[in-house]
Amino acid sequence: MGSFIEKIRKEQIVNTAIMTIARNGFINTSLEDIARNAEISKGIISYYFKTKDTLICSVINRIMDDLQEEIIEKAAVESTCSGKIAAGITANFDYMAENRQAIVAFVDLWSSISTKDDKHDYNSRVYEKCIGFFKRLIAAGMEKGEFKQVDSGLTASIIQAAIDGMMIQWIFNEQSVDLRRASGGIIHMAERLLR
Amino acid sequence: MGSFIEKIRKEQIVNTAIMTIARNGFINTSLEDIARNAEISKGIISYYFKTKDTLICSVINRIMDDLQEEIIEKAAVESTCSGKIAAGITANFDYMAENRQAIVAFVDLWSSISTKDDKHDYNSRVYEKCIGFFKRLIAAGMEKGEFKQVDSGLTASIIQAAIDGMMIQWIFNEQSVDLRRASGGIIHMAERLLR
DNA sequence: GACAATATTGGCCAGTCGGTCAGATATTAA
DNA sequence: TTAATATCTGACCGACTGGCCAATATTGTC
Repeated sequence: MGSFIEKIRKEQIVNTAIMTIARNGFINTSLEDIARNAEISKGIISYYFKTKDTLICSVINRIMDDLQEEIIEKAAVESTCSGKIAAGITANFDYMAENRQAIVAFVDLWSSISTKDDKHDYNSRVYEKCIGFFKRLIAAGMEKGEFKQVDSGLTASIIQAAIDGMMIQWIFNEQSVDLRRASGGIIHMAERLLR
Repeated sequence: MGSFIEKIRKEQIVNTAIMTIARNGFINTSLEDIARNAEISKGIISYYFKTKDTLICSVINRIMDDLQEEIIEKAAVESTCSGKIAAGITANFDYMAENRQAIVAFVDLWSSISTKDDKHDYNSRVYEKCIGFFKRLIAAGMEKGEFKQVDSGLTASIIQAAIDGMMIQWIFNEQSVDLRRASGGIIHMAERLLR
């Protein structure tokens, strides 16, 4: 358990799943499709992922973790709360720009989960992690006097909502959204809400 | 063609489809499920909707049209651009509160469309209608001197993004979002961006 | 009441998919 | 070397689905 081969095989399968789902949509993606694209046999997927749901969860976790990591990393080099928030917003859009396939797959899977009770709270927990990032920074900024007094939960929720909503617009029509300007616009919005 | 029975049958099928998809998710919803819930035979669905895709498009259009109608209606009674924008935002959240099933189904179907090329521009056109509503009001408000000079497209895009993002948070965790406060928060955000 | 048009039923079929499994092959341990 | 374990394959199966259609029922028209 936890062998080297296991690790790279799982990664290979998850990566191919992302690519395939991004290209054809979750509904049109069978385990056989993923196996074919990964140039492995279908059975090996079941060997490493008990069910298709398990694989899908791994895909979602993988994307969320990657994004989260990048956000935290880029926020760390900033000193002010305002700077950290801006860096967090920027990190979201940078990740989008560099991983369109992953985002397309993510949005596709996202909604297919929204009705499954067992995954419901799993996902809301994930969400809380994203919003929590902004909420803590807002609270810290208020304490330091960097920000004016606001409802930190609501404000964080709105910032995250704007990011997600913009992501969806960009998924549906890549040309209609200039990621750099969108990122700047939301950073500006956050500033206006907090100062 | 266009008979009375056709109209109510189609409506009945679409309504039942919304209910069923909201309950079980699109992936787990077969034509037979919808027929059973509507207490009609499976064949009659194919009779009125040539393919499953046709039905799904009707569902999406139905929800979009309902929402759009309510937005325009509520904005019409306001006189200022600021008032119209606030009314438009409120209308979104009112509709959500009163039609949770429709929104759940909508989000579920939304992504299942995002990868189909033929439906891609259809959906971006729909999106443009939503954002266009805000964009025109912002432009009008700037002309009247009600608002300061901003990028109307970007600002409209951000407002719509915040609404959609909040909708998703609410879909995933109904308890985590207070729709009334969220609505107020986004109206306030719009004011801050425009004044 | 006869007759066409419309509306409705439910069974059928071909195709697809997720998951299983017996067995082949490769790797490791003893 | 050999035994044991891990990895991998591809065929197979039961379940399900969308679309089709022949048959039946209902409605409207003269």
